[in-house]
Amino acid sequence: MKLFNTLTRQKDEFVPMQQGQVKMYSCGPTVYNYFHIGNARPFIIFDLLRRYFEYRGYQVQFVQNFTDIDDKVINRANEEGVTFDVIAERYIKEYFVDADALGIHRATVHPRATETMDAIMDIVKRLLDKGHAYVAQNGDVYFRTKTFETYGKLSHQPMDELQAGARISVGEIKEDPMDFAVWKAAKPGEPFWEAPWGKGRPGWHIECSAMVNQYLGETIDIHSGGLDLIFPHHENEIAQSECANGCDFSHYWVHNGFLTIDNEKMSKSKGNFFMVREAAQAYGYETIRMFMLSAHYRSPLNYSEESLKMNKVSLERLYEARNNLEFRMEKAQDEPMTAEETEKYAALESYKQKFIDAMDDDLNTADALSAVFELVRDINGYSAAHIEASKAFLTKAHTLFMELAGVLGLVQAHEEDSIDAEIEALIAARQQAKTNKDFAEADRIRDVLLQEKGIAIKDTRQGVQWSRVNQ
RNA sequence: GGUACCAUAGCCAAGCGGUAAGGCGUGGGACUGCAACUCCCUGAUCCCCAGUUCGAUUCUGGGUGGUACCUCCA
Repeated sequence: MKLFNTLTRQKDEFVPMQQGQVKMYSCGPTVYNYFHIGNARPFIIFDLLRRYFEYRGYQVQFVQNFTDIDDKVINRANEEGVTFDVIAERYIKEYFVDADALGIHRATVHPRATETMDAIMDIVKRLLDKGHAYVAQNGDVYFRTKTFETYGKLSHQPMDELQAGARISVGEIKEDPMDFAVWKAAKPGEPFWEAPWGKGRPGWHIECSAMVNQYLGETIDIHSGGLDLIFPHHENEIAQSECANGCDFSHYWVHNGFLTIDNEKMSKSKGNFFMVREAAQAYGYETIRMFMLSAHYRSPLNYSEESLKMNKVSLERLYEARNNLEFRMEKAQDEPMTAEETEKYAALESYKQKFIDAMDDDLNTADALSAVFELVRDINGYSAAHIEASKAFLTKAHTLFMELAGVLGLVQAHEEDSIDAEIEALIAARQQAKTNKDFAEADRIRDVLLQEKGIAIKDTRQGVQWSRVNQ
């Protein structure tokens, strides 16, 4: 499998440290609000990467953190007049509401900064001991950037250029403008932890370094996150971890591209900033997932109503394929596959290879999706032309389709597969009306079922097929 | 100013040396009592100009037009 590695700026063949195992870490949310539609992209993409590794037989240790102590969390808490942990607790819970609905599997571990304080202090201490960090007059602890020669290797920016662009704040207490905080001295009224060098709380970058250490070790295979985190966040993580541990931090760095809204950068001032659950209300969670997979993860992706509508319809085509297959399986004769079916099935499996080839090529989901659609078209065409298709064949086709859709986390919703007696009676009454050639009555009942019961009726050669219309 | 990325049909979007996947939409047709679903047919001088090459959407250079990052924003 090939992955685009920000460190080398090219697609590198993925070689894990230990055969068959992947250690990956992904930057998770700061929990001060529901997560927005832009946050959803990395969560979905890196969940997909993790799933795909698992599909290919890797054992994956996947860690995604919660930043639960931070300026934004504190501000939010102050606004509401509660302690910061109330805010964090609430939005961690809400994160899972959205993430679960998006089909994002739980990480192996979801550590929180406040629960990793020992590891954080340990790494700060080691940086201080080695002279890679220093305590400033006000009690802040800063990383001495000059002591890390390869600083800038991830963002590929030379140090002096970075300095030229750096904003130097008034009343500078740092030795060098490029130095960054690994520990922030306690301010009045803010939560703090007791450390040997003084009271305070961890800087943002240090928590990720510490969590990687604690849960995955000194070196990991893959570190992922949004494009914007490359500098300074990931650059700083590298500096801290490599200085503290004296070895490589992560072999591969994977970054997703940004999401724009109607071709504009998402921002609060433009008012184009909204939560994933708001979008889900309009189009469904799985449509959002489909949308995220419709383009390559490193490309910029534009969110628009039109785009979401298109993806919703595309997804429905996939659901239709599954429903039709299941209906046919139920009606089919329980016979073994014919020679023709065996041959056909072998042909269908070529789409699986296309799917894998696409995913192996730096997670080309658009291409993988096209393989799924081609599979669907082929299955539909064959089963339409072969009313006598065997249950065995239909079942294998169904399994293949669900396998590929499952890797992408799509077509995962299950409708209730039973209908109440009233609906059953209406369907029967419509059939009777049709037999009597009373089409007006038959259409009336079909309309009642659709409008009032949310049941769509299809007349097929195998009988009446119904499905629930999603609201 | 520094560092990158992108420009493919009405829309979304793969491909990246041998004249273009897939989805949505449009217009035909088949199936249906009608419909729905499904199937078949329907669509591209690949931003412009040079260059390299037997051959370029695909490589190089130059335009033009977008976008992102450069201290806490995924």
